[in-house]
Amino acid sequence: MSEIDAKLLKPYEPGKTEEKVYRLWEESGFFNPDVCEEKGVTDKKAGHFSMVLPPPNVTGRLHMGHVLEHALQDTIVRFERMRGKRTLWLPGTDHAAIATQARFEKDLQKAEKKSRHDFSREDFFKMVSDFGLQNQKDMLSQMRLLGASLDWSRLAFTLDEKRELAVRTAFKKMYDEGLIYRGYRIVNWDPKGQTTISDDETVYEERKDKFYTLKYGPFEIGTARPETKFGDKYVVMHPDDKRYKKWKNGDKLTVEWINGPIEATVIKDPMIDMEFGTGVMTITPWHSHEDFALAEKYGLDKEQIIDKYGKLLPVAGEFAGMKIAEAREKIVEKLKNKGLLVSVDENYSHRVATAERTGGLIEPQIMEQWFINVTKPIPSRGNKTLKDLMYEPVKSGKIKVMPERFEKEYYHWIENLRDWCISRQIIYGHRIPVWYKGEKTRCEIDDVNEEGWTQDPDTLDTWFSSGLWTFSTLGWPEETADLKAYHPTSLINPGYEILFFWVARMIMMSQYLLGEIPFKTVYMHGIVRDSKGQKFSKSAKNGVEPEEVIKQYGTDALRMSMIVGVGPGSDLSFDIQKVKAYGKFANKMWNASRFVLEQTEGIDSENLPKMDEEDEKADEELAGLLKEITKDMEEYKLYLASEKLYEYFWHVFADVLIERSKKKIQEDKNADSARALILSHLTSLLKALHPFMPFVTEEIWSLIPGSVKGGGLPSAKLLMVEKWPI
RNA sequence: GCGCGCUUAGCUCAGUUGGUUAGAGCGUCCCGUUUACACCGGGAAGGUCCAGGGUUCGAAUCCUUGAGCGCGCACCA
Repeated sequence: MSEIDAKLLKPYEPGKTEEKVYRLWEESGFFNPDVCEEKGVTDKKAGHFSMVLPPPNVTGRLHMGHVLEHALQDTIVRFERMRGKRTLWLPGTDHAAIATQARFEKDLQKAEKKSRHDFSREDFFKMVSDFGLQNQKDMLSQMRLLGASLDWSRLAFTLDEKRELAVRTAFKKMYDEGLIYRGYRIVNWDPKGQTTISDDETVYEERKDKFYTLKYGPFEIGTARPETKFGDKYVVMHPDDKRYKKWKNGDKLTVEWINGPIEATVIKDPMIDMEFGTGVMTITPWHSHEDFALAEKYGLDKEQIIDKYGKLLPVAGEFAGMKIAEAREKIVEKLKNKGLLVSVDENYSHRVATAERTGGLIEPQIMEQWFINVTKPIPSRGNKTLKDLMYEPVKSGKIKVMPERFEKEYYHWIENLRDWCISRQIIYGHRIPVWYKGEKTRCEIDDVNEEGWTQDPDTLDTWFSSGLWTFSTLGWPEETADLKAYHPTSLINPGYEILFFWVARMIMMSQYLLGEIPFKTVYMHGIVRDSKGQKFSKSAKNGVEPEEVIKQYGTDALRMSMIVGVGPGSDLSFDIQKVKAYGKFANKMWNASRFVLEQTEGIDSENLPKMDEEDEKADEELAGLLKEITKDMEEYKLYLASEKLYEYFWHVFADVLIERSKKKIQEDKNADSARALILSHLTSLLKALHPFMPFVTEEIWSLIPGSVKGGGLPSAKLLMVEKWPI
């Protein structure tokens, strides 16, 4: 044992171990369930466990949030693999369309003072794509650093060839069935990013603005946006409002307005809140979702006031061509001079929509865009709507959501859901598979290369391709063996902030395209914050690089710090002290193992000595604990299982049982019993701890003589494919 | 406005279906170089479990009211 001693005599050094151990795992091929079966590690009749990695955006590098996600998932996957299930954890990355292009454009502007308009579409696409793929490469090596036992042979990318096929197949099916349509509707236009975004990509910000009350003929109306009011020719009030009893729906009157007289029409609609302001408002259907809805309801005229760049159009008269901010004060000045300004409330606080990625102020516009209809009955799905298809599996319990409280948010979201705008005016992404020639339109899976046909210039919302992820990664639309074996997947583990973006869309797409759920359980995790509870962000410069922490304390320690005591859905504050503590734990395991191995040299595990009464009792106690832990793991309560293992290893095994064994061995009283106990404890605990702290446990395992590990399969010398100890 | 979550030791948080003196890590104090480990061991201090009311033999845990903080959603011009 002299060679082993030399290594064991020093404290545990994760830096010298982890890379080497990962290479061993990877070379073994056991990340791939096919290899596990070939080599007899997994029984042919074994049950399946499958999960896709939520594909990180190729916008940069992995951060602490990804570490949390990888730690949780790898722990679960290693557990299931050790239990003998046919286990697939499928890796991939997300092209993330707007996010990646926006990041790239920002860098490009900074470095070269150039924009997308300085390049051809093809060249620009290539540049963003190269940027994304370089990031992807970095991220994949970071995943290895985290010990992720992902099956690299099945690596996928949302914008690779196979996924392109899936996207186009899905698009065409939805198009042919009338679920995808093109039309003029009001959308969220981001003037800064020069693209539309979906409702979910808007972020509301509380802001203080001036609120103006204006004279509109015999009425007084309120607005925070006088610059949109030029064309307002409908004045709306509640049908029950006694103050305006003398006005009837459809009444016409001429009012003096910003640029002269205007013919106004009275509309009576219960959407008006009588309590707010004067109970009267004018509407701007082109630039407000609510006004648009009203205009649709009564078939009213709609007129564009502001262009795509946030500048006023000719309808604004003398203000035409001005930017919104510049025009507002001037318009108010004019109103004042005309005696139309009644009052100004300087302290009006309201919420304005901004674009999640660019921060731009959203300007609603009516534009021709592509949408997914969420309320149309689908004949091929029993006349259910996409809303129904999203709602039902969760409501019925076919899909379990953890923690449960997110179910309510989910239902609520579905209830308020409008048609999903899926077209984007950016270059990086899946181009819409529709071609035009004059008045003719074709949707095709393969490129149309015929004379005169041109493809729609827009690209798809990135979440369209992510929505297909659970099955596009398994080969769909082809009927592959993987698809049959691993879909529906067992589990999905996203952050709760993408419940609507991603989880809902996956359920929708899978239910519609495959007629089955995408996963059985959704385990949502929280956000990793800094030690003060603030969100990590570039601007706050409070980021902590995972690599730095790993270099200092090891991956095992970092992983444990993110798992112990962190329940599903709860945020956690990153705490370097906690990492340090689990680094010490790794060392503790290392040292305890040294002692056990020294004391049990030459013992044959096939013929373990008989244990005395108290040792046998300890042995049973551990068996009981392992049973409990197994149950916790099955319920994905890793935060409990990990804490119990930590507690037991340190404060029972090391503090009590090893200390007791010293005495027995020293006094040579039941010494063999003691040896048997500490050896079997060590091997069981290493196995149970392996999913959580894979590196140190694997390294220790490699130092245990083969005779102790027992017969087993010659290929199964690695702890990662040992049998779970129960 | 509707809905949800959190509030437990100085700090960060556990506490699974209500059950004996409420736990962990870090921090603080005292002691200890016992041959696995000073990245250690032994011990100690430290909590009205946000507040009030209720259910119960028994509540941090269930119900109710309130406060503070946070989050999701919503058409208040």
